[in-house]
Amino acid sequence: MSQIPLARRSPIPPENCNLARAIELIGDRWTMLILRAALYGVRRFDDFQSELKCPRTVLSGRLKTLVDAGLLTKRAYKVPGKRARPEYVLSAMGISLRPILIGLTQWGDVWLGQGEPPPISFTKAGSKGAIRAAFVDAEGREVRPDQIRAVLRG
Amino acid sequence: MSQIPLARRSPIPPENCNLARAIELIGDRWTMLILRAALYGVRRFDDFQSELKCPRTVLSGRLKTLVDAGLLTKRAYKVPGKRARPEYVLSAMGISLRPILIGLTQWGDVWLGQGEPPPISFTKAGSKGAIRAAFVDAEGREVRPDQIRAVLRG
DNA sequence: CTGAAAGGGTTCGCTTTCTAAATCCAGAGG
DNA sequence: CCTCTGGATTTAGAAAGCGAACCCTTTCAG
Repeated sequence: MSQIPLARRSPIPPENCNLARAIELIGDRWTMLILRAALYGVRRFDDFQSELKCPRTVLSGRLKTLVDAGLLTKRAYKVPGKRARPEYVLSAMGISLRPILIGLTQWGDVWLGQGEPPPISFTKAGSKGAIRAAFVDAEGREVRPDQIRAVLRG
Repeated sequence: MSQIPLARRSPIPPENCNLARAIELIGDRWTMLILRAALYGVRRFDDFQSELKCPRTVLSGRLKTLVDAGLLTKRAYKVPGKRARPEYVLSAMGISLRPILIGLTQWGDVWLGQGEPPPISFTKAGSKGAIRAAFVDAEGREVRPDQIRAVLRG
Protein backbone atom coordinates (compact mmCIF):
# COMPACT_ATOMS: atom_id res chain seq x y z
CA MET A 1 0.00 0.00 0.00
CA SER A 2 2.43 2.60 1.19
CA GLN A 3 5.50 2.97 -1.05
CA ILE A 4 7.20 5.04 1.60
CA PRO A 5 9.39 3.08 4.02
CA LEU A 6 8.90 3.62 7.73
CA ALA A 7 11.07 6.28 9.33
CA ARG A 8 11.24 7.43 12.93
CA ARG A 9 12.58 10.84 11.90
CA SER A 10 12.76 12.87 8.72
CA PRO A 11 16.24 12.90 7.20
CA ILE A 12 16.46 16.67 7.59
CA PRO A 13 15.63 18.33 10.89
CA PRO A 14 12.77 20.78 10.31
CA GLU A 15 14.77 23.68 11.72
CA ASN A 16 17.15 23.76 8.78
CA CYS A 17 14.83 22.46 6.10
CA ASN A 18 13.88 24.83 3.32
CA LEU A 19 10.50 23.18 3.01
CA ALA A 20 9.83 23.84 6.67
CA ARG A 21 10.98 27.43 6.19
CA ALA A 22 8.64 27.83 3.24
CA ILE A 23 5.78 26.39 5.28
CA GLU A 24 6.60 28.78 8.10
CA LEU A 25 6.30 31.67 5.68
CA ILE A 26 3.32 30.80 3.50
CA GLY A 27 1.72 27.85 5.29
CA ASP A 28 -1.23 29.76 6.58
CA ARG A 29 -4.80 29.91 5.36
CA TRP A 30 -5.04 33.65 4.78
CA THR A 31 -1.52 33.99 3.42
CA MET A 32 -2.18 31.33 0.82
CA LEU A 33 -5.54 32.83 -0.10
CA ILE A 34 -3.86 36.22 -0.50
CA LEU A 35 -1.29 34.68 -2.83
CA ARG A 36 -4.04 32.93 -4.76
CA ALA A 37 -5.82 36.24 -5.32
CA ALA A 38 -2.56 38.01 -6.15
CA LEU A 39 -1.77 35.42 -8.80
CA TYR A 40 -5.14 36.18 -10.36
CA GLY A 41 -4.20 39.86 -10.49
CA VAL A 42 -5.70 41.32 -7.32
CA ARG A 43 -3.49 44.09 -5.95
CA ARG A 44 -5.45 46.46 -3.74
CA PHE A 45 -6.29 46.31 -0.07
CA ASP A 46 -10.04 46.58 -0.44
CA ASP A 47 -10.09 44.18 -3.36
CA PHE A 48 -8.31 41.58 -1.29
CA GLN A 49 -10.66 42.26 1.56
CA SER A 50 -13.88 41.88 -0.39
CA GLU A 51 -12.49 38.81 -2.14
CA LEU A 52 -11.35 37.05 1.04
CA LYS A 53 -13.80 38.43 3.58
CA CYS A 54 -11.07 38.29 6.20
CA PRO A 55 -10.64 40.76 9.05
CA ARG A 56 -8.85 43.89 7.94
CA THR A 57 -6.39 43.55 10.81
CA VAL A 58 -5.35 40.13 9.58
CA LEU A 59 -5.12 41.32 6.01
CA SER A 60 -2.90 44.27 6.79
CA GLY A 61 -0.69 42.08 8.98
CA ARG A 62 -0.31 39.40 6.34
CA LEU A 63 0.40 41.90 3.59
CA LYS A 64 3.13 43.42 5.74
CA THR A 65 4.67 40.01 6.37
CA LEU A 66 4.59 39.18 2.67
CA VAL A 67 6.19 42.51 1.77
CA ASP A 68 8.89 42.02 4.41
CA ALA A 69 9.55 38.52 3.11
CA GLY A 70 9.89 39.84 -0.44
CA LEU A 71 6.93 38.02 -1.98
CA LEU A 72 5.00 41.23 -2.57
CA THR A 73 6.22 44.67 -3.50
CA LYS A 74 4.38 47.68 -2.13
CA ARG A 75 4.23 50.60 -4.50
CA ALA A 76 1.97 53.52 -5.19
CA TYR A 77 -0.69 53.68 -7.87
CA LYS A 78 -2.67 56.76 -8.80
CA VAL A 79 -6.06 57.03 -10.42
CA PRO A 80 -6.42 60.59 -11.79
CA GLY A 81 -8.51 62.71 -9.46
CA LYS A 82 -7.86 60.35 -6.56
CA ARG A 83 -5.07 60.35 -4.06
CA ALA A 84 -2.16 57.98 -4.48
CA ARG A 85 -2.70 54.58 -2.86
CA PRO A 86 -0.45 51.60 -2.25
CA GLU A 87 -0.85 48.44 -4.22
CA TYR A 88 0.70 45.06 -3.57
CA VAL A 89 2.15 43.34 -6.60
CA LEU A 90 3.90 40.01 -6.76
CA SER A 91 7.67 40.07 -7.02
CA ALA A 92 9.61 37.46 -8.97
CA MET A 93 9.76 35.50 -5.73
CA GLY A 94 5.97 35.57 -5.49
CA ILE A 95 5.34 34.78 -9.13
CA SER A 96 7.57 31.74 -8.90
CA LEU A 97 5.06 30.18 -6.54
CA ARG A 98 2.61 29.98 -9.42
CA PRO A 99 3.47 26.42 -10.46
CA ILE A 100 2.96 25.26 -6.92
CA LEU A 101 -0.45 26.85 -6.59
CA ILE A 102 -1.47 25.57 -9.99
CA GLY A 103 -0.34 22.14 -8.89
CA LEU A 104 -2.40 22.44 -5.75
CA THR A 105 -5.37 23.58 -7.82
CA GLN A 106 -5.13 20.47 -9.93
CA TRP A 107 -4.74 18.29 -6.84
CA GLY A 108 -7.93 19.89 -5.52
CA ASP A 109 -9.68 19.29 -8.85
CA VAL A 110 -8.90 15.59 -8.58
CA TRP A 111 -9.56 14.97 -4.89
CA LEU A 112 -11.91 17.70 -3.73
CA GLY A 113 -13.84 18.48 -6.91
CA GLN A 114 -16.94 16.50 -5.91
CA GLY A 115 -17.19 14.98 -9.37
CA GLU A 116 -17.63 18.29 -11.13
CA PRO A 117 -15.39 19.36 -13.99
CA PRO A 118 -12.70 21.80 -12.91
CA PRO A 119 -13.78 25.45 -13.20
CA ILE A 120 -10.35 26.44 -14.51
CA SER A 121 -7.76 24.54 -16.50
CA PHE A 122 -4.39 25.36 -17.97
CA THR A 123 -3.03 25.03 -21.48
CA LYS A 124 0.04 25.91 -23.47
CA ALA A 125 -0.25 29.15 -25.38
CA GLY A 126 -1.53 28.42 -28.88
CA SER A 127 -2.61 24.86 -28.26
CA LYS A 128 -5.61 23.22 -26.69
CA GLY A 129 -4.61 20.23 -24.58
CA ALA A 130 -4.41 20.58 -20.84
CA ILE A 131 -1.08 20.77 -19.09
CA ARG A 132 -0.24 19.45 -15.65
CA ALA A 133 2.35 19.79 -12.93
CA ALA A 134 5.09 17.16 -13.17
CA PHE A 135 8.80 16.64 -12.79
CA VAL A 136 11.28 17.05 -15.59
CA ASP A 137 14.98 16.32 -15.95
CA ALA A 138 17.57 18.83 -17.12
CA GLU A 139 16.45 18.38 -20.73
CA GLY A 140 12.80 19.04 -19.96
CA ARG A 141 11.64 15.44 -20.24
CA GLU A 142 9.05 14.17 -17.80
CA VAL A 143 10.11 11.95 -14.91
CA ARG A 144 7.39 9.64 -13.58
CA PRO A 145 6.66 9.85 -9.85
CA ASP A 146 7.92 6.34 -9.13
CA GLN A 147 11.30 7.25 -10.62
CA ILE A 148 11.94 10.12 -8.29
CA ARG A 149 14.79 9.58 -5.85
CA ALA A 150 15.80 11.86 -3.01
CA VAL A 151 19.51 12.49 -2.55
CA LEU A 152 20.89 13.90 0.66
CA ARG A 153 23.87 16.20 0.53
CA GLY A 154 26.85 15.16 2.59
CA MET B 1 7.51 44.20 -13.90
CA SER B 2 4.33 42.32 -13.13
CA GLN B 3 3.19 40.10 -15.96
CA ILE B 4 -0.16 39.65 -14.27
CA PRO B 5 -2.83 42.14 -15.37
CA LEU B 6 -4.74 44.02 -12.69
CA ALA B 7 -7.95 42.40 -11.51
CA ARG B 8 -10.44 43.58 -8.94
CA ARG B 9 -11.65 40.03 -8.29
CA SER B 10 -10.42 36.54 -8.98
CA PRO B 11 -12.24 34.85 -11.87
CA ILE B 12 -13.48 32.09 -9.57
CA PRO B 13 -15.13 32.91 -6.27
CA PRO B 14 -13.12 31.30 -3.46
CA GLU B 15 -16.15 29.43 -2.16
CA ASN B 16 -16.29 27.10 -5.14
CA CYS B 17 -12.62 27.04 -6.04
CA ASN B 18 -10.78 23.78 -5.62
CA LEU B 19 -7.59 25.62 -4.77
CA ALA B 20 -9.37 27.42 -1.96
CA ARG B 21 -10.78 24.09 -0.79
CA ALA B 22 -7.31 22.56 -0.81
CA ILE B 23 -5.96 25.52 1.16
CA GLU B 24 -8.78 25.13 3.65
CA LEU B 25 -7.78 21.52 4.18
CA ILE B 26 -3.98 21.56 4.23
CA GLY B 27 -3.12 25.27 4.41
CA ASP B 28 -2.04 25.19 8.00
CA ARG B 29 1.41 25.17 9.53
CA TRP B 30 1.11 21.98 11.55
CA THR B 31 -0.88 20.13 8.91
CA MET B 32 1.75 20.83 6.28
CA LEU B 33 4.58 19.87 8.63
CA ILE B 34 2.76 16.61 9.42
CA LEU B 35 2.46 15.88 5.71
CA ARG B 36 6.12 16.72 5.22
CA ALA B 37 7.11 14.22 7.90
CA ALA B 38 4.67 11.63 6.56
CA LEU B 39 6.18 11.93 3.09
CA TYR B 40 9.55 11.17 4.65
CA GLY B 41 8.10 8.01 6.20
CA VAL B 42 7.09 9.08 9.70
CA ARG B 43 3.95 7.22 10.81
CA ARG B 44 3.66 7.09 14.59
CA PHE B 45 2.23 9.55 17.04
CA ASP B 46 5.30 9.97 19.18
CA ASP B 47 7.57 10.14 16.17
CA PHE B 48 5.51 12.97 14.75
CA GLN B 49 5.53 14.63 18.13
CA SER B 50 9.27 14.51 18.70
CA GLU B 51 9.87 15.58 15.11
CA LEU B 52 7.51 18.53 15.18
CA LYS B 53 7.63 19.49 18.85
CA CYS B 54 4.01 20.55 18.65
CA PRO B 55 1.47 20.18 21.45
CA ARG B 56 0.06 16.69 21.57
CA THR B 57 -3.45 18.11 21.54
CA VAL B 58 -2.78 19.85 18.25
CA LEU B 59 -1.17 16.76 16.80
CA SER B 60 -4.02 14.45 17.67
CA GLY B 61 -6.54 16.93 16.30
CA ARG B 62 -4.70 17.37 13.01
CA LEU B 63 -4.19 13.65 12.56
CA LYS B 64 -7.91 13.13 13.06
CA THR B 65 -8.73 15.79 10.49
CA LEU B 66 -6.33 14.29 7.97
CA VAL B 67 -7.76 10.81 8.50
CA ASP B 68 -11.31 12.14 8.09
CA ALA B 69 -10.31 13.95 4.91
CA GLY B 70 -8.77 10.76 3.51
CA LEU B 71 -5.16 11.93 3.31
CA LEU B 72 -4.02 9.54 6.01
CA THR B 73 -5.18 6.03 6.82
CA LYS B 74 -5.19 4.90 10.43
CA ARG B 75 -4.32 1.25 10.90
CA ALA B 76 -2.78 -0.94 13.54
CA TYR B 77 0.81 -2.07 13.64
CA LYS B 78 2.26 -4.60 16.00
CA VAL B 79 5.84 -5.04 17.13
CA PRO B 80 6.20 -8.58 18.56
CA GLY B 81 6.11 -8.48 22.34
CA LYS B 82 4.47 -5.05 22.31
CA ARG B 83 0.83 -4.15 22.22
CA ALA B 84 -0.79 -3.14 18.96
CA ARG B 85 -0.64 0.58 18.22
CA PRO B 86 -2.17 2.77 15.53
CA GLU B 87 -0.07 4.22 12.79
CA TYR B 88 -0.93 6.89 10.24
CA VAL B 89 0.09 6.15 6.68
CA LEU B 90 -0.44 8.28 3.62
CA SER B 91 -3.23 7.23 1.28
CA ALA B 92 -3.01 7.69 -2.49
CA MET B 93 -4.61 11.08 -1.93
CA GLY B 94 -1.83 12.01 0.46
CA ILE B 95 0.98 10.64 -1.63
CA SER B 96 -0.21 12.64 -4.62
CA LEU B 97 0.71 15.80 -2.74
CA ARG B 98 4.35 14.80 -3.03
CA PRO B 99 5.11 16.77 -6.22
CA ILE B 100 3.66 19.87 -4.64
CA LEU B 101 5.75 19.58 -1.49
CA ILE B 102 8.85 18.81 -3.51
CA GLY B 103 8.10 21.86 -5.62
CA LEU B 104 7.77 23.94 -2.49
CA THR B 105 11.04 22.50 -1.19
CA GLN B 106 12.79 23.63 -4.34
CA TRP B 107 11.15 27.04 -4.13
CA GLY B 108 12.49 27.31 -0.59
CA ASP B 109 15.95 26.21 -1.75
CA VAL B 110 16.02 29.07 -4.24
CA TRP B 111 14.49 31.85 -2.16
CA LEU B 112 15.02 30.92 1.46
CA GLY B 113 18.21 28.89 1.29
CA GLN B 114 20.48 31.69 2.50
CA GLY B 115 23.04 30.90 -0.15
CA GLU B 116 23.68 27.40 1.06
CA PRO B 117 23.38 24.39 -1.20
CA PRO B 118 20.11 22.54 -0.76
CA PRO B 119 20.34 19.78 1.87
CA ILE B 120 18.22 17.48 -0.28
CA SER B 121 17.81 17.20 -4.02
CA PHE B 122 15.90 14.94 -6.35
CA THR B 123 17.02 12.85 -9.29
CA LYS B 124 15.66 10.31 -11.71
CA ALA B 125 16.31 6.73 -10.69
CA GLY B 126 19.53 5.56 -12.32
CA SER B 127 20.80 8.95 -13.38
CA LYS B 128 22.54 11.82 -11.68
CA GLY B 129 21.16 15.16 -12.87
CA ALA B 130 18.71 17.03 -10.69
CA ILE B 131 15.05 17.15 -11.59
CA ARG B 132 12.66 19.99 -10.93
CA ALA B 133 8.95 20.71 -10.75
CA ALA B 134 7.57 22.04 -14.03
CA PHE B 135 4.57 21.84 -16.34
CA VAL B 136 4.25 19.34 -19.15
CA ASP B 137 1.79 18.91 -21.98
CA ALA B 138 -0.08 15.71 -22.73
CA GLU B 139 3.04 14.20 -24.33
CA GLY B 140 5.23 14.93 -21.31
CA ARG B 141 7.12 17.86 -22.86
CA GLU B 142 7.92 20.83 -20.69
CA VAL B 143 5.86 24.01 -21.02
CA ARG B 144 7.71 27.18 -20.01
CA PRO B 145 5.99 29.33 -17.35
CA ASP B 146 5.35 32.21 -19.75
CA GLN B 147 3.47 29.90 -22.08
CA ILE B 148 0.92 28.85 -19.51
CA ARG B 149 -2.62 30.08 -20.17
CA ALA B 150 -5.59 29.74 -17.86
CA VAL B 151 -8.88 28.70 -19.44
CA LEU B 152 -12.18 29.19 -17.66
CA ARG B 153 -14.94 26.69 -18.13
CA GLY B 154 -18.23 28.11 -19.25
C1' DC C 1 1.00 -10.85 41.87
C1' DT C 2 2.55 -6.41 42.10
C1' DG C 3 4.95 -2.60 39.78
C1' DA C 4 7.07 0.03 36.36
C1' DA C 5 7.50 1.11 31.28
C1' DA C 6 5.92 2.61 26.89
C1' DG C 7 2.94 4.41 23.29
C1' DG C 8 -1.02 7.05 22.53
C1' DG C 9 -3.70 9.88 23.83
C1' DT C 10 -6.97 13.55 26.96
C1' DT C 11 -7.59 17.25 30.60
C1' DC C 12 -6.46 21.54 32.40
C1' DG C 13 -5.22 26.34 32.76
C1' DC C 14 -2.76 30.09 30.51
C1' DT C 15 -1.25 32.84 26.52
C1' DT C 16 -1.51 34.15 21.89
C1' DT C 17 -3.95 34.91 17.79
C1' DC C 18 -8.29 35.66 15.27
C1' DT C 19 -12.35 38.11 14.52
C1' DA C 20 -15.84 41.84 14.03
C1' DA C 21 -17.06 46.37 14.56
C1' DA C 22 -15.90 50.93 15.31
C1' DT C 23 -12.70 54.44 14.69
C1' DC C 24 -8.91 57.09 12.59
C1' DC C 25 -6.43 59.39 8.85
C1' DA C 26 -5.03 61.75 4.63
C1' DG C 27 -6.06 63.94 0.51
C1' DA C 28 -9.41 65.16 -3.52
C1' DG C 29 -13.62 67.30 -4.84
C1' DG C 30 -17.38 70.10 -4.14
C1' DC D 1 -14.54 73.49 5.26
C1' DC D 2 -17.05 69.33 4.75
C1' DT D 3 -17.46 64.98 2.97
C1' DC D 4 -16.13 60.84 0.64
C1' DT D 5 -13.00 57.02 -0.02
C1' DG D 6 -9.38 53.63 0.43
C1' DG D 7 -6.10 52.07 3.64
C1' DA D 8 -5.26 51.03 7.98
C1' DT D 9 -5.22 50.81 13.60
C1' DT D 10 -7.81 50.17 18.11
C1' DT D 11 -10.55 47.49 21.11
C1' DA D 12 -12.79 43.82 23.30
C1' DG D 13 -14.50 39.16 23.17
C1' DA D 14 -14.03 34.30 21.00
C1' DA D 15 -11.19 30.73 19.41
C1' DA D 16 -7.10 28.29 18.98
C1' DG D 17 -2.48 27.36 20.46
C1' DC D 18 0.45 25.92 24.08
C1' DG D 19 3.06 23.11 27.98
C1' DA D 20 2.55 20.25 31.65
C1' DA D 21 0.40 16.86 33.91
C1' DC D 22 -2.37 13.04 33.96
C1' DC D 23 -4.80 8.65 32.21
C1' DC D 24 -5.24 4.09 30.00
C1' DT D 25 -3.88 -0.25 28.29
C1' DT D 26 -0.80 -3.91 27.60
C1' DT D 27 3.69 -6.04 28.35
C1' DC D 28 7.60 -7.28 30.82
C1' DA D 29 10.38 -7.78 35.20
C1' DG D 30 10.88 -9.15 39.79
